[in-house]
Parts: sequence; structure tokens; C-alpha cells
Amino acid sequence: MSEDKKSLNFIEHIIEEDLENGLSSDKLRFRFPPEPNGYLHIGHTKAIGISFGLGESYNAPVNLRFDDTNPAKEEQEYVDAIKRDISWLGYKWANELYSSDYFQKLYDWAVLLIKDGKAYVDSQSSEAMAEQKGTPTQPGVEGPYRNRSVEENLDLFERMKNGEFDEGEHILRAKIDMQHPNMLMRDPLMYRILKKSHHRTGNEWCIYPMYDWTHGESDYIEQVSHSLCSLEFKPHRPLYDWFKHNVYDYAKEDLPMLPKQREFARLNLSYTIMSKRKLLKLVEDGIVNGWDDPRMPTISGLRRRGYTPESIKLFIEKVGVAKRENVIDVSLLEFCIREDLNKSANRVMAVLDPVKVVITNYPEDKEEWLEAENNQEDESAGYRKVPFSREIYIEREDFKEEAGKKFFRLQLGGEVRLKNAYIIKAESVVKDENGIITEIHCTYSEDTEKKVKGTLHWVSIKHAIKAEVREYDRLFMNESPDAHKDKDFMEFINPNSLKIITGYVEPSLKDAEIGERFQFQRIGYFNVDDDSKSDKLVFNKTVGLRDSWAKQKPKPKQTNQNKPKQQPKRPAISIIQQLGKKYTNLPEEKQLRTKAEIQELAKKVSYEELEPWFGTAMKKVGTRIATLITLKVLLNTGQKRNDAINEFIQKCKDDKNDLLVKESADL
RNA sequence: UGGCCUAUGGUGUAACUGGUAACACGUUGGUUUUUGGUACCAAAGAGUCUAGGUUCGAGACCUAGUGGGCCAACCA
Repeated sequence: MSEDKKSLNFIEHIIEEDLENGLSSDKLRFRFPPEPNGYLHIGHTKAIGISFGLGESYNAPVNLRFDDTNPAKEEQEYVDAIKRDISWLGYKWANELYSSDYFQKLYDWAVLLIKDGKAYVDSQSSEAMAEQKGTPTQPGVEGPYRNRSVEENLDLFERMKNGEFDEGEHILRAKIDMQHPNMLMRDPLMYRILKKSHHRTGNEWCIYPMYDWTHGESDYIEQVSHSLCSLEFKPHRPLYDWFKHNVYDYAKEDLPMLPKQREFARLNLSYTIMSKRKLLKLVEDGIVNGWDDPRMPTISGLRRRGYTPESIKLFIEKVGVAKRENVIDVSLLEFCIREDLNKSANRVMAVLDPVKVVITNYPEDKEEWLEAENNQEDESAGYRKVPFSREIYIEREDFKEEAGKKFFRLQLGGEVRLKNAYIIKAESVVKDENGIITEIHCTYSEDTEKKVKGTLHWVSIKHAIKAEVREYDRLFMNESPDAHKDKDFMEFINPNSLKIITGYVEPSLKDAEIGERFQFQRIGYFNVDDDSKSDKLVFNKTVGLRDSWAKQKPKPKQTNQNKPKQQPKRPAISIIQQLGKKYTNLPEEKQLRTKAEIQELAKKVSYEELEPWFGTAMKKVGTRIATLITLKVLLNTGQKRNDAINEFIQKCKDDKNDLLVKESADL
């Protein structure tokens, strides 16, 4: 038993409750059901994390089931991409399944529903049916084919399957209630004719089942215990249950478990979008370079950008699970990747906006290879050598001719440490005709023990390697680009989301491999892009380091001197009740300590304060025990018995909780 | 002329049986530091949308209101 069990989200509460009510934990089974019609994005990661995470914590199987009921949109390419992304995240599915595997079974059940008068073939145009369906505020009306005979329905449905009709001529509908307040219950479609080849079943079928009919029954066939999906499927639940209960009659011997659909709020991330359709538009319009563009919120984009599976899992864990609409601040995602990379990424030096420094007292032809620690967060990362010479690059913004005391970097007459090397002092500058500094002349000192405030990164000019560096900014300039009714999300596109620059990196990076991640010291985390070649390195900036210096520039806001409010002293009785609330959950030893604490506090409680607590609800045993302990203290210190006390004691004696009975035994 | 869901610091999530709000990110200070990073310490910031009600006691339960979301694809 873990001491402090971490708080559960509402889905975990539901599962715990089911388990308490007799569901055997070996019956737990989950699934992740993507439609193979696009790439997975960070929003899907939440759903993946929930179902696969539950599978891990309850040691239950999780199926990967492709909801492939619409051959018009689905492709094998997406199946492969989805499998790749889930595997990359580190999850293992129990079975790789397809809804299309169940087409025959679904068909057989549909025939049974027809026979039972619970489904019928409709032969109207989609417009006519839409009209009869009504609107959310107006009930629907029944169509002319609703009461066809079972025989006719059976005949038509079979001929639909046999390909005797064209697309749109007939459909199969469930017969439920055209007046139902929930529009999904107004005789929803179960099958449509689609003369398209399916990525798995080829031309075997020309009728395809709809989502509601397929999804729930697939869950049922797989004996999924908890079918978790996002909030927009909440209105589908009555239909999910309707199908489920009707099919149960046909299959209950083989398939005893009735799955339970529960819905959670999907993930939204600030400054980006999560709609597959809209992401596709960014790809098609050439706003980004494909689904895996590092600016995309897709899993493949994040991977290329340098995110790790661990960082994404951490993020999902921190985001939580609930039922209200939410927008997560990207700063949380950035925190998670920094958290991970700080521990694992080797430090290297790279100068992205160089200015030349000449160390005038360092010999022209001398060079030294100095030792540098790879990662001070990880001793096993070891050391490497970096070359030093008379001419180096530093970052242009690390030098000012004159600056204040708060500028810890290089200024004329000032000293600064070069990381892993010497301390230098700026003596003079050389400028071009426009007044731009082209060289900074410095002298160095070999005394590296000296205290100096600033430390700069640098590269030796003659040893440095040129590299292409891609810096990314948010894709949209609005926090919720697709949440505006009057504005299209495309209006918010940030035209400067990609900046390509040439940087100079230390020579140890020469053989860096695609995907390898580094910290460019004092700048940020970078990884080697897929486009990188041995003669032309390409780096992506994953995320910058936190920069509290940059934050100083916007002037400090006024501090509101709010006096800390005087906390009124809490009455002892209130603390006692709080202790009591947890009492029954405590391990025995702690219980004894708590009891002593209550007895101590009880000395400060008056009878008048205590009496109202006699009315505590029966089920709150802990609180009643605490009350009883307190009462006993009062009785020992002279409180007389009265009716209320006697009644309370009697109730305690009669209780079915042992602890409470035991506590009242000596009264 | 409807139905369903939802409302807790800036953001997200907690608060198990009703017992007077916690954690994380962010923010602000400080300590350490050969990264203005990391680590560590501290602080500010909500009295739980509003109004009634039940109760000795409500963030939690009930009713109504208000705000937000979802529902009218032969999509999933």
C-alpha cells in the first residue's frame, strides 16, 4: 500500500468503483480506435495516454483498432504512420485489429435486427431524410418507408449487399424514435452503399457500416470494458447503448461483457490547431513542409523537432483528465521537453550570430584542445576536447561597448569567462564604415580561478563547422486560432514561423547523426534534422533555454504590496474534524497518533462546540469517531451526561463499524 | 424552439464519505553555479460563476439563472 495514493481522475474513479462492485480486474480491457485518415497529433496523444496508460496501470490489454468503415478516406499509409507513432511513444498494443474484420458479423446482426423489426431500409434521397429528421429544437417525422414489412426489408438489404443498387438508392436505418430529443436517436443510418475499394477488404463489400453501428459493436466483440472517447461523442452514448443492448440478445453467451462508453475533454494547445482537416490544409497549401514539419503539432512533427517520447508522456500526465473544455499553455509542453533534455542532452558550443574576437596576446599559430564536460547533469556522459585559438566567434549580443552593472557579459574594459577556456578582457573594437563592430580585440589571462560574473560560449573560427540552423516560432499568432466564429484560422498564420540561419558549431559535432539531440550551451536544445548530410549539417531548434535575462528587458511591473492576511486561528474542533475525516483510512500506528492528537486538541473544545457534530451523517464514520474521542475527553474532565450525549453514544454502539463500536465500548 | 455536458488562482488538474481550497506550469524575489540553464528556498495569486435552498457545516447535494461547449454528414 503506498502511503499517499495519488489522486485519481474521474475515469479512474469509475474503474475503481466498477472493481469494487464486482468487476474482476482481469476483465479490464481498453482500446485506442483511430480512423486511418490522417496523422496523429498531440491531441491524440492524450487519448493514447489515457487508454494505454490505464492498460499499464491495471495490467490490462489495450487493442489498437482501426475504425476503417469509410473506404473513401482511408489509406494504408495512415495505418502505417499511426502504428509508427504509437510505437515511438513506447506503447504496446495487445492486438492490432480492424473494424473491417467484423463486417460479416455486423451484417449478420443487422439482419437479425431487421427480423426483429428494429431496422429498416429507407429509399429516399438524403435531402428528404434530413428534412424529416427535424432540427435540434424541432422533432422529426416518420418517413414513408418506415413501416416496410420485414420480408421486404430483408430482401432489399440483401440486394444492397449484392450490389444490385447504386450509391444513394437505399440505406439501412435503425428504427428508434423520430421524435427523440437526441437527434442521433431519430432512426440513425446503419449502412450506406459505397462502391469503393477498401484498403483491407478490397471489393468484397459494397455496403459499409456507419460509425455508431460499427464502433460500439466492435467494442462489444472485443469485450472492451471501458470505451473512452472525447466529449463530442457524449450524445452518441444513448445510441451506443441502444445498439449494445439489442445485440446483446443475439450474443450474450459468447460475449457477456457490455462495454461502457465514457467521455473526456480533448486536449487543446495554445497557439496551434488540432483539427486533422485544418492540418491537412496547412500541408496542402504549402504553409508547412508536410505532416512532419517541425512546426506541426503532429507526433511526427514533434519527433522531427526533437521532442522525446518521455517528454510527451510527461506532458500528458501533467495535463490531467476532466470534462471541461481547456486550452493548455504551450509553456507546459516546453517545460516538459526541457525537463527531459536537461538530463539527457550533451552540451556543446555553437555560435548562431557571430562576431569575431581576436585575442591579441595569444600566439598566432597556437592551438589548444581543452577539456569540456559533456553534461554536468549526467556524470556518465564524460568529457570531450574543444579547440581554442587566437580567433574565435562569440554571440554578437554578448558584447556591448558600454553597459551597466547588470550586464554580465563582455564590455570594454570588462572581463568574462570563456566556457571551458580562459578569461578574457575586451580592450578595443574595430568597426566598419557603418559603425558595425567587425572585431573585438581582447587579451586573455590564464588564471581561470579568478571570479568573474559572466561565462560565454564560443567557437574557434578556424575549427568551427558551418551548419544550417532552423529556428521555429509558433505557427499562429493567436492563442486559439480556430476558436473564432468570425475569423478563419488561416488569418492568424505567423509569417515568420521559420527562420533559417547559418551558425558555427564546434568540430565535435562533425559526425552528429540524424535525430541526435544536444544543448547548444546558453541557447537551447537542438537536434539533427532528417535533411542533414555529413557535409551539410542541419539542426532544428527544439526549444530555447529559459532565459531570465531576456525577461528583464520588459520593465518590472509594480509590486502590489498586499499585506499577508492575518489567518484567524483555527478552532480546535475544526482541526479535529479534519483529522477525523481521514481516520478510518489510516494505518493503525498513525491512527493511534491521530487519536492522541485529537485527545490533546479536545481539551480546548467546549461542549457547545461539540454537540452539533452528534448529527454527523451515519456514513461518515471517521468524523463520528473523532467526535466520540473528543466527547470522552470532555466526559473525563467533568462534562455531565445528557440526552443528546446518551443518544449519540447509543448510536455509536449500534453502528456496524468495528472501530466506532470499540471506541464506544467503555461508555 | 429542445436535449446533453460543463463552470475551482493567469493556465491545467486535485480536494476520497459534505468538515472552510492542494499540486504543477507560469509569475516575482533569493541562494548555489565555468550555461543569466539546472538545482534549492521563498513569496504573491482563487474563498470555488450568480441567487436561493437542504445542513450544525456546501467547492461538493437540490432548484433556478448566467457564461461556455456539443448535437441537424449516406464522416469518425
